[in-house]
Amino acid sequence: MARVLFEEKGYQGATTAQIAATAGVPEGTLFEDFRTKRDLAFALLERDIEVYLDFLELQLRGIEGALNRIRKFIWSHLYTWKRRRFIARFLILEIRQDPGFYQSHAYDLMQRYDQDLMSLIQEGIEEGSIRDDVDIGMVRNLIFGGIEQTAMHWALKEEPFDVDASTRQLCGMVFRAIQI
Amino acid sequence: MARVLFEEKGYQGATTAQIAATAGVPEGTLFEDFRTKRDLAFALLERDIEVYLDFLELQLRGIEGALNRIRKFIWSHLYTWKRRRFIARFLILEIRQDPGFYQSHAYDLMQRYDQDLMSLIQEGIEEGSIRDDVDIGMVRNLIFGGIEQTAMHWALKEEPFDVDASTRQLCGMVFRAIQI
Amino acid sequence: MARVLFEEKGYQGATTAQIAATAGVPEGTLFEDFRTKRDLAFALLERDIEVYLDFLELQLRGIEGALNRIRKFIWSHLYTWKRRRFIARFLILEIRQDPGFYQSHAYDLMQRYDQDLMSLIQEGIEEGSIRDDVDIGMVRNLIFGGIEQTAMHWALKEEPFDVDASTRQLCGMVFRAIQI
Amino acid sequence: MARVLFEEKGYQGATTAQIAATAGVPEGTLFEDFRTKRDLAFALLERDIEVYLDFLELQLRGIEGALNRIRKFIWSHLYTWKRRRFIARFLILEIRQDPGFYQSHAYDLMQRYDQDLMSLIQEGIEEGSIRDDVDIGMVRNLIFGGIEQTAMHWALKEEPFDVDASTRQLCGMVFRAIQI
DNA sequence: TATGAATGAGTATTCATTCAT
DNA sequence: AATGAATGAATACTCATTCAT
Repeated sequence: MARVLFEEKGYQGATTAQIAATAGVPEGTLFEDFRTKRDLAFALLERDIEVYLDFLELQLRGIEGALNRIRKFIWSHLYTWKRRRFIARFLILEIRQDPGFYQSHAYDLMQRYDQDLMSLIQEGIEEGSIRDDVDIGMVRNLIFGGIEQTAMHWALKEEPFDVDASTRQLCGMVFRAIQI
Repeated sequence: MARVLFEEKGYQGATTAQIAATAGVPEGTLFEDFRTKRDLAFALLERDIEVYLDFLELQLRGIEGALNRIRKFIWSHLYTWKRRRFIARFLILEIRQDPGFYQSHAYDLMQRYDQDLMSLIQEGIEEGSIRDDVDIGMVRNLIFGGIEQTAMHWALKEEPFDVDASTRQLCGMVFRAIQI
Repeated sequence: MARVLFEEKGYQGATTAQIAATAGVPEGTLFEDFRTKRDLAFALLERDIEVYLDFLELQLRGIEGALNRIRKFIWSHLYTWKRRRFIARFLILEIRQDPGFYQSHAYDLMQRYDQDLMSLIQEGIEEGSIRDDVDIGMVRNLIFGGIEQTAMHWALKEEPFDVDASTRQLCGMVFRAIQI
Repeated sequence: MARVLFEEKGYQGATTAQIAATAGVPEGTLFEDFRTKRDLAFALLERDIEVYLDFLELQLRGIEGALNRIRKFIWSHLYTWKRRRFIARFLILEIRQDPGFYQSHAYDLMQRYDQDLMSLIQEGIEEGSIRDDVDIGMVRNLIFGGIEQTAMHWALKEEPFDVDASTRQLCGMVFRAIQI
């Protein structure tokens, strides 16, 4: 899969020749499906995020209480990251330099994902389970930051990683930080 | 400075010709001082981190109490990031793909920086200001993650950013999370 | 029509995909009718020249006197060029580099066209209206050269062009050059 | 020389790899001297035309009388064409499609060359050796057309060509066409 | 020692042609 | 017979690195 290549070698590092070879298609075919390498990367990102957002929506269904939903949100991200390093933040960091990124659908989806978390936090404030003196953006930073640092440490170390335990530890602290 | 180029255009995007021109040295000289472009980037990173670590050490001097020192630690990172996007995490993300990175001095320094924070947390536990049931690694994840998400949001938006206010908000939450 | 594409974009510039799309036929069909793109271009050229030679033959019918016939010859070329840049000399210039061209039917037709003009000149000499000390090949060069320069200037400028006036001016000079 | 390659294979047909190989320089060097293939072609054209214009100026010196000067003009063109197919009109026909051509120095030089001939014709009218009822533009068409057809026929045939005889025949007719 | 011109392997992308359906 | 998706060789251009001066 091209995704794997992009994640291993980065956007610039993965050549179209390699991507085609890895995918088992001739090089010309790549450019029938996607007009440019950039389009390919964007499309990949979009599909991954879309698949993930669907997955997340399903996971959150039927869960009551903002904190419980936030816990599931964190778990879903770590779980999906473990299974395949979706939402390749590394790729995004390289792609971000491309001026077209901010007009792309992928960017919209990522914004929506951010927004989803912030809405959960807002819910918590309204239902009285989250302190009303927190800065919502900063809470989001704390949660996403914690998730990504955890994922990155997983990625760097060869050790096996435990999604459930990490979720528990992360939520333990985050909830103390924001709970009434 | 080469650093600026790397930060603006990324590792791949900055050409050795540009770097030499910007630095005002002939292109050949670059390869006398550094064997490869990669070595140059590593050396740059190392120097930046070293300078920062010295700065940090000075900032922490004379501050008593683990929490107060952690607060200063966070402030120093955000302050330095604001002034120049040092420890260019973006650069690191690109360079990390290089197998040589994990043997480099730059990596050692970054590990030491991680270790410094973890030692502060350990101190807090020992002096009784931080709960002894937290996972030190996860606390570090939360703090670094929160810092970097904040810095990244600064970088993406054009808005001015307030180091002091961000430090206050971040510490407010993190301390609630880990304090006795 | 493929002809238009070749004339606008040149032989190399017009892609088979565009040609097929413009002609409203699927790309595969192109290569059933013509073995290669080159064959297609040759066939196009041939048909255009054939159509033009028929047109010319009709125009010359019933005209008496070599000079009158030469005048009509010149007029027909300019008239057809104006209506559609047939006998696309630009295309020919590109195609001529192809070693196969000189064995093609298109080349034969062009030779015949040259020959037709030279025969008219010969007629004129025999009927006594054209000096017998002119070099027939050079007269042909003068006439074709004059025609093509005129046509090329038309093509380059945006100005409207007047076939009748150009014919009159060109013939005025050419006839003075060759008349008894 | 790249010129030869362009003339033999056309602008599109000559690849940068071939050009470099023919010139005996590595491919990268080509793009140090010229930013693009197009620039290379333009530069080639410019130099050829400039050299020719210098040559022409020298040839025309000391010749009195517009007709004598026009004769030398024609002779110079044919002579130079024979020696090396300078002012490669074939190349120009391909390059002309490039929108940048009309802003190029090469185009200016070609315009100047056209203008030079038209000035000679104007001189002839003023000194009374050329009829004042001719259209100057059309005379230029006749002369350039005659020259180029002659040169093209030379190029196509393998036969040796005689510059002096061709000049004499061409001038014979052209002068009858325009003389008082 | 210091330089910057020279190098050539490497890159994304195109397009005439084929061939399975 | 008719199609259009699949192919891969070919192309202009870049840039880290070298090396003659």
